[in-house]
Amino acid sequence: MSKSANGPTRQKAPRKPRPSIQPPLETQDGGDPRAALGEIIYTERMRLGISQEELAARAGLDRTYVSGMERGLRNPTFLVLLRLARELAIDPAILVRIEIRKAPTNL
Amino acid sequence: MSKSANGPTRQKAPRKPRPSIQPPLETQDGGDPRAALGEIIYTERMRLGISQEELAARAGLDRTYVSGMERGLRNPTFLVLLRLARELAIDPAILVRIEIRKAPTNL
DNA sequence: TTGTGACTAAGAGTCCGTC
DNA sequence: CGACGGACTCTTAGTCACA
Repeated sequence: MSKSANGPTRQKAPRKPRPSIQPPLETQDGGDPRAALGEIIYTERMRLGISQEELAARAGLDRTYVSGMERGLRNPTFLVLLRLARELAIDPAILVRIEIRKAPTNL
Repeated sequence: MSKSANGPTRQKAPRKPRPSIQPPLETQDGGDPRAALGEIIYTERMRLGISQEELAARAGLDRTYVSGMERGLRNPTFLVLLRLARELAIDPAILVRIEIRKAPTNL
């Protein structure tokens, strides 16, 4: 049945998979920066009085993706942030106007 | 394989492999926004007088990753942008202070 | 000290459908 | 209209060896 019985053979290069996870970031009030971003997007979208679907269409994104961002479940890329800001008619800076701090451990 | 076959060998149209068809974005001068970001990172890093390696270490990133961003080859995520801004001791807004416009199609 | 190609795991982003 | 989930493809995160 099992075959692994002989030779040392292949031990697939132990190329470091993903050992280190970067220190997490949080907002000043201990929240998730993604959630803060979501609130900003929601607020700005409401200001334009358009639906998620409409914003998604304008920005060339998927409707469910915009939904996910507003709920703080997504971590969009630089290019997507720019695209969003553009369609929301705001300066990209507004989307990242988030006060953050280091570790979540203790302080 | 069940699947009534007779017709053209049309392979069951399995999925719609949408290869990301997002409309491209460019800076006002027709450049790549990622390159603009890279310049900003470079400038700010120089201001601190530190090496890519040093910045990478502080931000918990890999040296070659920082290198890639400065050369405009990477499209970092929101969280990476935040982490970078924090270590560069600048407001995240500075990293996205980029004037952009739509597509390169025709104008 | 930095550039670059190659690589794997994870997640970004899309599309379907349901509530 | 929007939340949410599944399944999917392509890109990014993150690392290394070597130029």
